[in-house]
Amino acid sequence: MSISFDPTRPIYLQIIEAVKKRAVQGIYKCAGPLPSVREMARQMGVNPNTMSRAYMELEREGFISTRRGEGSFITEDPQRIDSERRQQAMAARARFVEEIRSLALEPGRIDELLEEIKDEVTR
Amino acid sequence: MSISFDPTRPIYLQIIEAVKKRAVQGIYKCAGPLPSVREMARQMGVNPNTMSRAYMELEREGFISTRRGEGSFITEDPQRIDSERRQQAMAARARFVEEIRSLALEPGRIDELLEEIKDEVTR
DNA sequence: CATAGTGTTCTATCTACATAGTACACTAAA
DNA sequence: TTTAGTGTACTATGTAGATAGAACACTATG
Repeated sequence: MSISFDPTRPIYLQIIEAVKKRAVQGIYKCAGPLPSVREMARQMGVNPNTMSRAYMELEREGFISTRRGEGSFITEDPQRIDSERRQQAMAARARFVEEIRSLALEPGRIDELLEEIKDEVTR
Repeated sequence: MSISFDPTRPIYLQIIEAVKKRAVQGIYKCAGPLPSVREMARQMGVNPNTMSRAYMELEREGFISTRRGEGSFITEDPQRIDSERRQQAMAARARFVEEIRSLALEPGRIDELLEEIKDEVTR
């Protein structure tokens, strides 16, 4: 459950991404509760203030809703989750295409790479 | 020529990546000169101190060599460049595979995505 | 030699990020 | 009502990144 953070990027941004990813994967259910700020901070090994910042930003984006004294909950809109999944898939594709183009690989090498991906991803 | 930096990551790290990318693409030739610290800083719109930090790190990694009073030069070892290319390709593949897996897409959607990539990247 | 253009070093300042600690406001449940 | 568990707010501290500005050391060139 613990996370290894990229030290070159703000932790609170990486927390936001992790929460969205878990919602997309179904680890956190639509409209379901999230761990409390303090509990999630303990789990991820960060300061509660940092976790609070991440939750506040997630709420600002409408991805979660928090009710004082009750806790935080994933959005009740299932389309919001699915939209996030599609968005992430498109972003991943765009990033990858840009990276490959910038490497000026030979066409044969590109085909190899795509085959390797197909094997790995469907395994 | 100007670069748009990701505000969530240190500029000097993004400069390092940009220089390596340009060397891989052949924009900067093996053993060839780089723009001076001040000139490159002007081109990229950053402070010369920030550019100097990027150049110092690139030298520490052995990717460039700098000679006081003369300038900075890409490594003379062509294998160093090619190694960088292969390394970046492998890293891009690994990142993409991990991203796709984490999205829990349906197999059909994965095939679509790979087809789209094949089309885009060979276009 | 003088000059211009290199890389390098240093101090100072500003901002964002992360942490520690404390306190407060609200809700649910005993 | 009391208690425990929520989210929220605040001050303080430390660190890293980026900038500004100045100065220094070296090299090539005229």
